[in-house]
This record gives sequence, C-alpha cells and structure tokens, in this order.
Amino acid sequence: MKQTLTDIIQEALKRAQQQGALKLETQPVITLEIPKDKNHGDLATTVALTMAKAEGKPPRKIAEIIIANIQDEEGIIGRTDIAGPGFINFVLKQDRWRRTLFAIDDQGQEYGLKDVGRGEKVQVEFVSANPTGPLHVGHGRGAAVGDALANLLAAVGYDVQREFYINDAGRQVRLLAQSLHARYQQLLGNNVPFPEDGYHGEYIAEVAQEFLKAHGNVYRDKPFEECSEIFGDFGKEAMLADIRTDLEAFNVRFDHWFSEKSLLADNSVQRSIEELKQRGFSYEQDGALWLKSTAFGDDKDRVIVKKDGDYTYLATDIAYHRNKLSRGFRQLVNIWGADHHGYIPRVQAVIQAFGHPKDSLHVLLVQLVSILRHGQPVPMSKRAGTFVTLRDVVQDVGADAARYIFLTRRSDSPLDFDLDIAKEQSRENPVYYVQYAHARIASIFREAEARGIAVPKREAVQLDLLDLAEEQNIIKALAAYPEMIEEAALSYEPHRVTYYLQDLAGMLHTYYFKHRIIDAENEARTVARLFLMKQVKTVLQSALKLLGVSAPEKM
RNA sequence: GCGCCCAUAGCUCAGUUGGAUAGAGCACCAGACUACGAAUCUGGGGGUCAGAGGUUCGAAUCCUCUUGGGCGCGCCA
Repeated sequence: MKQTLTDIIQEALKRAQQQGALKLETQPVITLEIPKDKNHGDLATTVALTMAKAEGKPPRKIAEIIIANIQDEEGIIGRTDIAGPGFINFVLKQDRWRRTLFAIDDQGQEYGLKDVGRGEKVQVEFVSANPTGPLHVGHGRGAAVGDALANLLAAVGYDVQREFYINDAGRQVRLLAQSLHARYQQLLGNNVPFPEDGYHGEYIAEVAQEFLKAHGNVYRDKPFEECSEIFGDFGKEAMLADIRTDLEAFNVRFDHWFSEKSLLADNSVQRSIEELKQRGFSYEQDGALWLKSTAFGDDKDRVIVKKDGDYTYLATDIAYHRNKLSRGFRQLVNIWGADHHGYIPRVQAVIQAFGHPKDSLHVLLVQLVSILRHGQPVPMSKRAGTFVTLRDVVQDVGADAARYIFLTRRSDSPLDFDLDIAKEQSRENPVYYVQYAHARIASIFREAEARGIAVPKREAVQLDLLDLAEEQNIIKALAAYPEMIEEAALSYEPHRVTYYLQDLAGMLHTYYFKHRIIDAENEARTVARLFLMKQVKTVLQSALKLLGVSAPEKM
C-alpha cells in the first residue's frame, strides 16, 4: 500500500519538474506514515516540508504543486488534503483497503512475506552457551530473540543460518573436567578437594554418576592430569546433550553447531593470525602478540597470544569470525548478553582488519532477565549455582508463554519475568490474550459449521458490507502487517511483532464483543464477516509462527 | 577515572527512525453475560517525556552539559 502511493508521488514530482514548477535538485526521500489521528487520513507524507528549503518555496505551496500533478490511474486515492504546515494527507478508497482481504485469502501463510533479502545469506549466531552447565533464563531470552529474528529475516527473503558456537576449548572445559573428576572421586570414597573456581551445581554430581556408570571405577585414584581429557569430553558431551534437549523443548533448532576446538585442530587460528600479520594489524610487544584494534576505534590494542604462548579468547574469536566471513554471509548477527558490550569494538576491529565493512557484523545485546515469583525477585547467583534454568521455566509456564514474554520488551531493555503472570489466564498475560483471539475465531468457525455455514469463498463475498469502524480498523491493521514484518526484520527488533499482535488481538476482541459475526437474519453479512475473520486468523497465525509460538484452535 | 546503554502516567513498558493533541497494559474508580468462548469488553481520572541549553518550519527522538541508575574497562573466558 505504501509502495503504490510512494510511486504515485514520485511520478507527480517528476511531472512537476518537467513543467518547471519544481527544481528537484536533490531527490527528496518520500516517507509515508500512518497518522496517529484518524482525521489526518490513512497515510500522510511530509515531503513538502522536507523540500521547502531546497525549493525556496513555502511547504504548503509545494504540497499544492504535488497534488496538482498526481495522476491516480488505478483510482486508489479517495481524497487528498493539505494540513498544518504542509502535510499531505491521503484518504484511500475503502475498496482499496478491503481488497487486502482478497490478497490474504490468496496468499494464506505467504501473506506478508517479502523478498528484500533477495536470497542473500545471513547468519544469526545466538545462545552459544558454554557447555559447562544448564541453560539459564538469560540464554532463554537470547534463544527467543535469536530464533524470532532468524524467522523474520527469512520472512523478508534472506537465506538464514542459525548457528551455535560451542566454547569447547580453554579454561571452562578444563574446570568442568576438574569438577567432574573431583565429584567422581568423592563418589568412590576419595575425599579429594574440589577445585576452587569449579562448578558447584548439583548437575555435576549427576554427571559424575553417569560417568561412574559408563566407566566404572577405572579412574579411581588416577591423578587428574592423566585423565583430564576423558573427563572433559564426557562432561562436555553430557552438557551439550542437555543444552540440545532444553532448546528442543523450547522449539529452537540450530542449522549448525560450530566447535571452537575445531579452529585449533585445523590450524585456522594460526592461519588467521598469519593473515593479520600480513595485513599489518598485529605486532609484537612485551613478548606478546597484539591486535591493533585501535586502528578501528577500539580503546586499546588487545592481546592475541600471551607471553607464555597461549592464545587468548580473542585469538579463537578472530579465527571464528574469519571463518564466518569466508562462508559468504552478507550480514552477520551476533546475539550477546549485554555484559559483553565492551567486546564489540574489538570484534568489529577484527572484521575490518580482514577487509570487511564494520557493519557487516551487527551485535544485538540482550539485557538481563530477573525472575519474579509471587511478585518477589528470585535470587540468582552463578557462583553459588542458584540460577533459574530455562528448563525450570519451560516446565513451569510452557514454551509458548516463555518465548512470548521474552519478546515483550526491546532486547536492549531489562526484563522482569513474573512466573505467576506467565501462568495466569487473563488480560495481564499477553500470550493468552493473543492466543485467545485466535482460538476465539476458531470457535466461531466451529459454530458456523454447526449451523451449516461453510467457510466463505472469495467469489461469494461482498466486501462493501464490511463498513463498520471496527471492521475498517482491523482491515487497516491487516494491511500494515507486511510493512511491520519488514521493519522488524531490518531493524532487528522482533519485539515489534508482539506489540502488533496485541494490537490486532485487541481489535478482534472489541469487534467480537460489539458485533455478532454470525447473523441468521443476514446471510450476506455473515459471509463477509466470516471472510474477515478468516484473514485475521491467518495473520495471527503467521505472526505467532514468526515468534515460535503456537496458535491453538482451542484453549 | 574512561567507555557503552538507559531515564516517558503510581507500576511495567511502547512510541512508525525528526512530524500534527505523547500511547498501551497493570493498578484505581464506575459499568457489561438469557450472547458465535466474560481467558473478553465499555467508560473515567492520571504527563514539565530526569533537568538545562542548542540544531529547525517541527524534538520524547539529533548535539552538548548536568543529575541519577545499569554494565564494561585482565597477557580471564
């Protein structure tokens, strides 16, 4: 809808220029928006205001020129007004809006999909939790955001890959192995000391039990250094299996699991460091090797290889991002916990050091989640091992509610997750509110069927019977759906979908309450209204699907 | 100390990328089932958009400063 009108205005500008009425030395950007106030029409543009200075004419005068040059061949514009300082307000013909319903009916679940991505490859890397313990709610939020964003990008035509980066090299895995080894010895009656920074969680003892079952007491009394690898591998595999299970239960699936260790095994860390040297973005100093990240705006340069010859975390990250770039992605998106924000400049420096534009990597930060129970925050401490796991939450409130609630805030903003509200079946719980709208429509169709009324075919529908204000509102919301998808995808803001859904669901509830869909006295109207309901149901379903939330027929 | 993010109704948050009279939900008050699902709906009050300057036709939105919060600043990961 916006696009069509933009083209019409574009044509009008061109015509005005040919007549000499406008100079158009610089091409103005035509933005159309849906005014908040209904008195300002269906769509409004501010071009006349933005052009005023360059043209040296008062904006209202420019607006007049534009309007005079508009040729509306398809006949979609009902009225144009100049308002205020120079807004041009368009009222579209009712019929134009209503035809959206036919489009939805034709396209079904395809409605709203676009191809702005043109099949280009993008990657979303998210969760990427250390395989040293269960996923907690923060990971859950990252998973919900990443998965929804990936869905959105796919919906606008990108070829999306979802990737999980496994931090299976380095200190954490060693600590995991040590912790596991200690618990194992304790199970066998050896009172060995537990590593100081070890993982204290209950789950380690459980894994130790599994280890005992698998290997018996073969490693009893064996010093850790002689068997660190087997404990590390066992622990890592057990944790990864748990992570996969939890993600599965949360309806998140990855296309690719990428191992950090593999970067060391195939020498790509070495090779990337070599390449950095050749490109002149690393240097040696104080016995260490440094990345010249200040060349790209970082506060200070960063160590890649330590004095003792070990790689830093950044070293594998350099190799990892080089690997990502080599896979031909047009755009990389990393979803990180907000506490890692200080890391962004150096990774963007890496990207640039390899000759790619800074913005080929976009880091989306996800803020903290606090869990509330009975209105009180549940204390969480990673050190003490008392964090609320994703599994707990999913078992408690269900995957749908959890996913939806994780997406009810901008990812940038901290989130209070109230377990009681998430279970509540009321207006306060947004996921029920939206799902109920869908179930309600399903119920109407069940009722219609019981009365022998079939789901209407478009040929049988008289759209002009949909003339109530509530019906107009709904139709306009449905027409705005494709633009919402595109904006949410391109701005990496999946939360817009939840707001849209709540809006649409609200309109549906209002309409439902005020008017009867099935009217035994008026068959034609019943058919038209059922047709409208069918399209609302389709859009609710597709939007929920983008969020990875189910659209139930009954609740 | 330096850097990043943030400050919008009593509370939790949106705000169409600089547009017209700043919006929802909760809470509070008053109402609606002989009804296709009341898990719903209708109405009401409630604001110096933290503060002060600036940019311009126009600012919650952009710039500077101040105040108040969160996070990050290791040859840890």
